[in-house]
Amino acid sequence: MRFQKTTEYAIRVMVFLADHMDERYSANQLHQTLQIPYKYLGRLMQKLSNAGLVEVTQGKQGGYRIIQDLSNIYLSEIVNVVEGLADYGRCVLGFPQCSDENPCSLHKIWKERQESITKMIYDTTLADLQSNGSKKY
Amino acid sequence: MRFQKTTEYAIRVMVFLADHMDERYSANQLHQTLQIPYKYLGRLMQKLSNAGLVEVTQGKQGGYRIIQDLSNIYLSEIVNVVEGLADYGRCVLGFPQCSDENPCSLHKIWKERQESITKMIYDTTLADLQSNGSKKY
DNA sequence: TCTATATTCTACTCAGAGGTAGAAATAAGA
DNA sequence: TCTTATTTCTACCTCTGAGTAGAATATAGA
Repeated sequence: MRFQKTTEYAIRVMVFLADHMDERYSANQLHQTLQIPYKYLGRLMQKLSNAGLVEVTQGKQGGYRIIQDLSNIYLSEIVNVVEGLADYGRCVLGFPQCSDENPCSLHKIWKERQESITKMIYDTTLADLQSNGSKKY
Repeated sequence: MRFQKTTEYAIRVMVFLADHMDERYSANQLHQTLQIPYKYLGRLMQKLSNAGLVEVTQGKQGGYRIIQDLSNIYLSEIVNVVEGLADYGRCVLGFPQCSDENPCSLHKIWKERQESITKMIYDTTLADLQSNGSKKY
């Protein structure tokens, strides 16, 4: 029960770029700084740019940066780009129908926890993550 | 961020058998009752029996049942058989070292949630799940 | 002993995650 | 225009999760 590794990479990259708002970073620079496999990172950056989360410059001085307002970029958007958000709205045991009125065995102990996790990813912005002062990317 | 599908199967089977303590069920019966792929279920039952979570009878009237005290079988043991428990003690972004003193970007918003999930699987027994009266397996 | 039914074991397939490699396209600067 | 560095695109690989198929082994009951 974890984010996909690629999602971890994506979050780390976005937080790093959020902390360096005025700078453009090439995939190679990001690779070296964050220890993310270069070619794989390139593909990930394409996904993030296709989704509008980063601005990309092609060519000789190319690279990626964030231009959006950090408080408008939510964790859920990053998670969605990589793995989708289906896991956050589904029954923990996979039943198509599961509710307070028709619960699966784990519903009672899982419901609040799921809501808490879901709230975390939908409510947290890059601005929030920036403000915690972490320098670990 | 979900249990593996096989873990879902395992939990469902164990809860079903917990609710039918006096009966032995063959893999075929479980397959038909719970809509879990037959051959795959057989392999899962082997794992559960190798781990001591179910008692197995071979041969003509063979099958599986739980003989342990339900309040001694924890959700974590079931999760451990299938996917291991590594996810529950690690940094959400995968850093080898992540703590209150040296946190990753998500540490602050993830720590309590992780503890809550971890507590859920380590503290919940089949007896607890039985008592919620669910009949959805 | 034989038959039938069950578990156990082994091997295979496909899809997706994570990753590598190479070619093509883009753009700055000389 | 050419060179260089970058992004973009395409194809390949390995491993694991999920699942199927078949054979071997174990056991009850006739």
